[in-house]
Amino acid sequence: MTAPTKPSQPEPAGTPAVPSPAAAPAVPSPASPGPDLHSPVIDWFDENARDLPWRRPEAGAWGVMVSEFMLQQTPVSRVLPVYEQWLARWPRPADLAREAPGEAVRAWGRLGYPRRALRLHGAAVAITERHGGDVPSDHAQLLALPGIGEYTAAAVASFAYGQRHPVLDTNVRRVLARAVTGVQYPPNATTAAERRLARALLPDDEPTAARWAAASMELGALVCTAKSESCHRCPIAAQCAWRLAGKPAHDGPPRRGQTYAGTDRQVRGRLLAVLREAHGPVPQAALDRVWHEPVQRARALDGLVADGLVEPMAGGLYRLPLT
DNA sequence: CAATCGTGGCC
DNA sequence: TGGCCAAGATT
Repeated sequence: MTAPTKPSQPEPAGTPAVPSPAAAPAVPSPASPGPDLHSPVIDWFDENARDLPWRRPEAGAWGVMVSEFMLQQTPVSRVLPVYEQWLARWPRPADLAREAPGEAVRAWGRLGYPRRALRLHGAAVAITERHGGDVPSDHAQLLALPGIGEYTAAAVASFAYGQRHPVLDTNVRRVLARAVTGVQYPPNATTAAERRLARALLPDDEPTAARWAAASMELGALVCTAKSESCHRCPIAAQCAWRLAGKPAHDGPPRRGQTYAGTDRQVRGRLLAVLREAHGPVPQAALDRVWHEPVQRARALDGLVADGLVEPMAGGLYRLPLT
């Protein structure tokens, strides 16, 4: 296996650390609760990391950013082919920025949550206008882009620029919940306590912190998974609080599920699928065929228009947005 | 803070 | 078969 790439570009930093929020005294005193987790996890990562295209040096910050958008709630296996096509077609932010937003929605294909495509396009426009076409390395500037929240800003800054940020995604949250807190699952919504813990566990030096971020995430994705976790392959099984406690079942409030069948989301999905596959305006009648119930159908279409995913035209025609 | 927002694969 | 889950963001 190829060694997972190191953070590529040096990037003349000089970025003055944002005035640190006069933080609450995080966690006990030493920033190291219990035995060291970093070395085993990072060593494991060196041996077991997947060779994903966005981890290769040639991906650059734009590749990392595109992958992060696509990976928001969508599995790696489905992202791979779309990622490759996307980068081949729009190798730089400015290339995407020139396109109609509807082209981004079409190229997004069946990745789901198509608003992400619109936001990625919007981010490309903003990067072109405000940052000279280069993905910013500053966390606050990343956070200001459409579609980028706390997680994605930290991920891009860390993976693309090698910076030191807590990268708290669903994988890392689960790993920390188990290994450190001793429970099976993290809370439904990210809590301040989780952020404090992630911050406290961050290695001091930048390169190691960036490596830890990628490694702990990969551990959650490959070994410490939501369902059938593989403790026998886990590099920190011996120190895992949850395992040492006998792997008690989740108690707390039920983890909220996702319903889909019969929802507006399903209707929206069908409507957009028709528009994606059509290369030109689509008559209302064609859209009417995707769902029998007229009230819900109309509401779904209105929603898509309101979201900017669909553009109504004169004469009862609809198309993906040109502007 | 909770609801909303797609899609498909897996056990 | 169907609930659960997948590198979240936004309102």
